[in-house]
Amino acid sequence: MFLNLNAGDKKQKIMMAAARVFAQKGFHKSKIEEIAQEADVGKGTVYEYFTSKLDLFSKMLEAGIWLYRDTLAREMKPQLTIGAKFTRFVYIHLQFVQCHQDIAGVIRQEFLHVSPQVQQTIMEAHREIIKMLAGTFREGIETGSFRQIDCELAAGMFFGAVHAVGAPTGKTAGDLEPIASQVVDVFLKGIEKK
Amino acid sequence: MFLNLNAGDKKQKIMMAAARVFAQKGFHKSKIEEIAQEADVGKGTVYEYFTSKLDLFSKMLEAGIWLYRDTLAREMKPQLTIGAKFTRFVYIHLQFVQCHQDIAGVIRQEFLHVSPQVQQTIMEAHREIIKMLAGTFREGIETGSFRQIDCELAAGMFFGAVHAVGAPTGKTAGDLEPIASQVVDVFLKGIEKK
Amino acid sequence: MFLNLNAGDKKQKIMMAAARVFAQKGFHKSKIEEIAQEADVGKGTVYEYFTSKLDLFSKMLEAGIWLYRDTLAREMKPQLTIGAKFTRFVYIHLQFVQCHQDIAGVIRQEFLHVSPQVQQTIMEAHREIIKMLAGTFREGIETGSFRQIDCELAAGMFFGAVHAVGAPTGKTAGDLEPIASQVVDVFLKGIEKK
Amino acid sequence: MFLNLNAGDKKQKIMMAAARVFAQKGFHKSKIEEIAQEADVGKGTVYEYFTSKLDLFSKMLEAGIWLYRDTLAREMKPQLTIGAKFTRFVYIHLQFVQCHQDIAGVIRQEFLHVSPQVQQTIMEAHREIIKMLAGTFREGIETGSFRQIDCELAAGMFFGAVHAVGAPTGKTAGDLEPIASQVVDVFLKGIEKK
DNA sequence: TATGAATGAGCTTTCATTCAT
DNA sequence: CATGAATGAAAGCTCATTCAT
Repeated sequence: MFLNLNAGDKKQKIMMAAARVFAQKGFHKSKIEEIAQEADVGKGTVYEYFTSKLDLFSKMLEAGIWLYRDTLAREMKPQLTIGAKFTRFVYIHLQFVQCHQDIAGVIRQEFLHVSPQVQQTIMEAHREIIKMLAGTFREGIETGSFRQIDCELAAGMFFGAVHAVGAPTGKTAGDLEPIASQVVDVFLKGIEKK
Repeated sequence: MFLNLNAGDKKQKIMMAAARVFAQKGFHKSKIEEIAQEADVGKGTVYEYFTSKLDLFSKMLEAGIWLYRDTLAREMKPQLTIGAKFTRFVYIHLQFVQCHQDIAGVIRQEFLHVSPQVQQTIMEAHREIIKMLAGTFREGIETGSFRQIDCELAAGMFFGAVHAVGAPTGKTAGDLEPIASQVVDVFLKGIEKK
Repeated sequence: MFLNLNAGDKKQKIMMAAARVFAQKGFHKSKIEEIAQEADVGKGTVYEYFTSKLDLFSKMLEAGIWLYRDTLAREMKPQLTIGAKFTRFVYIHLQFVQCHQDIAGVIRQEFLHVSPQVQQTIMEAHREIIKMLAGTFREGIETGSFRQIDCELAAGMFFGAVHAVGAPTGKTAGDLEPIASQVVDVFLKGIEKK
Repeated sequence: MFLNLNAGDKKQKIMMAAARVFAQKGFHKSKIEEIAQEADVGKGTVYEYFTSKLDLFSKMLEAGIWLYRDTLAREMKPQLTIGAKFTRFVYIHLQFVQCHQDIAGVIRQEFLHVSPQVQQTIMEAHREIIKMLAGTFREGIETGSFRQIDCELAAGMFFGAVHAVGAPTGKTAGDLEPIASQVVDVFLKGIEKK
C-alpha cells in the first residue's frame, strides 16, 4: 500500500483510543486489550509504539496537557485587556473540557496514584497555570485595576472555581460565553452588594 | 490485659489503617496485606470485619464523609451572620483537610473509578454541600446583602475555590484563620478595586 | 449439673451433625463452622473431640460402616435358608440406606478423593461384604441349590445391583419387602423364560 | 515447526490432562496449576480455553459422556438379537471403562458435589442408559423371551451389576469377552439350578 | 511491521486450625 | 471444658507483557 497514512498515524490512533478508554474506566480498570480493540489494532501493536501501559498513559496524558497548553498559548493574546484575559481563559478552559472530555476526565481524576512521574507532570502543568494567572493578577494590581490581594491565593481560588464549573457536575450545559462572563463577573466584582 | 480495647475497636483500627494506605497509594495499588500490616492484624482479620476490599473502602469513605458532615453540622451554628458562615465553612473545611489528610485525600481523588456505589456516595455528599452553600447565597440575596447572582454557579465556584486552597498544592501552611478570612474576603468583595 | 448427659454425647452430636452436612455438601464444600452450628456447639469444640476435619470425617464414616456391619451381623442369622439370607440382605441394605440417608450418601459418594486412609476403610468394608456374599453363593453351589458360577463375579454383580436399587434414583419409594423379594427373584431365577 | 498441531488441539490436550488429574485427585483436590503442568502449558493458558475450573471440569465430563454415548450408539446395532445386545452392552461398557479409566473414574465418582449442573448432566446420561436397557427388557417380554418382570427395576439392577464389575475393584483383569458373556449368562438365566 | 496465543507474577479471598480467655 | 476471634497458607483467576510467526 503506497498511499499509507503517515507514520505517526497509528500511534495517534492508539493514544486517542487510550484517552477514551482511560477516561471511561480509569487507569487500573482499563485493559490493554480493550484499548487495542478500540484503536482497531492488535494487542501486540500497542507495544510497538509504547513500552508499557504506564508509558501509553503518560504519553497520552502529556499530549493532552500539551494540547491544553497549546490551545491556551494560541488563544491568550497578550494584547487583550486583563478582564478579557480572564474571560478568555475561562472560555478556553470550559471549551477544552467540553471538546476533550476524555482527556479532561483523565487529567482531572487519575494523577495521584498512577505513578510519581505522572503526578509530577500534572502538578507542573498546574503550577504553570497558577503562575500565569497569578502574574495576570499581579499585572492588574500594578496597573491599579485590582486591589491588593494575595495573588497566589487568588490564582488558586480562581482556577479551582473554574475547574469546578467545568466539572461534569457543574454548569456546562448551555453556551459557554455567558457562563465564562458570569464566572469572571463574580470573581472580579465579588458577590456583595456595593 | 484487663483494660482491653472496647468493642469495635479493631474495626476502627483497620479502617484507619485503610485510610492511610488508600490515601497514599489509591484503591487499586493498595494491597489488603499492606493494610493488615499497617493495622497490625492478620490478613484474614480484615475479612472478619469487611466482606471485601471494596467494602472496606466504602465503609472507610462513608465514615470519612460522615465525619465531615458531622463536623460541619456541629460547627455551622444557624445564628451566625452570613459572612461568618462562609468564614466558618472555609475554616472548618481547611481544618478538616489538614487534620484528616488521609481521608481528605481519598475523598478528593478516588471516586470515579472504584465503583458506581462509591461515586454515588461522594457525589451525593458533594451535592449536599453545594445545596447548603447555594442556600446561604440565596439567603444573602434575600436579605439584601448580596447582589443578584446565579446561586448554584456561585456555590460551585466557591466550593471549587475552597477545595483548591485546601489541596496539598494550595496554601495551607500557616494559620488557617487568616487564610479563611482572605478567601471569603476575595469571594465576597471580588478583586476589582471599587 | 450432676445429671449431665453421658461423656460421648457431645462427640455423638457432632458426628451426627457432620454426617448431615457432609452428606448434603460433600467433604470439601462442608465447613467446620457449619457442622459446629448444626451440632449447636462452638467451632473450637469440634477440635476438642477430633484432631482435624479429616479425622471427623473418618470417624463419622467408620461409625457409619460399623453401624452397617453391625446391623447386618445382627440380622443375618446363620440358620436362615440361603434364599432367605439374600432377601434379608437386600432388605437390610435398602432399609439402612433409607434410614441413614446421610451416612449412606457419604459412603456412596465421598470415598475416593478424601484420603487414602478413608478409601482403604471403605474398600475393606466393601471387600468384606463381597466375601460374605460370595461365601453364601459358594454354600449354595455346594448344597446343590445353585449352578456352577463364578462366585466372586456373582457377588460383585449382586451387590452392584442392590446398591443401584438403593441409590436415590433407584426404586426405593414403596415398601421394601416386595422390592427385596423382586430383586432376589430376578437374581436367582434370571429373567429368561424357562 | 511446519507440521503444527491442528486447531483445537491445545484445548484437547488440556482436557485430557484434566481428565487424568481429576480422575486421580477428584475435583476439589485438583489444582489448576497441576493440570496446566500435566498438559505442559502455562497456568494462564487454561483460562484461554476455559472460563473456570468448573467449566473445564464440565466440558471434560461432557466430552467423556458424549464419547460413551457415541461408542454405545455406534456399536449397538439394532439388528442384534436381544441376548447379543446385552452381551455387546456389557462388553462395550467394560471396554470403555478399561480404555478411558480417567474419564470413567471421574464419571463414576465426582458428580454429586461439584455443581448442580454437573449432577444434572450425569444423571441425565444415567437415565438415558436405564431407559434404553428397560426398553430392551420390554422388547424381550413382548417377544416372549423374557418372563414378566419390572423392566425399570431390572434395568437398574443390570446396570448396577455391570457397573460394579467394571469398577476398579471388580473383575476386569483378563479378556472382556468371556466376562461379558458370564455377566449376561448370570443375569439372564439366574443362578438357581433349574 | 503486526499480531495474538501463551505466560506467570501477583492479587483477593477462603477457611481449617489455634489459643487466650 | 468451651469458645470464637485471629490467623496465614493456599488456590483461583487476571492481565500486562513477550515472542514466534
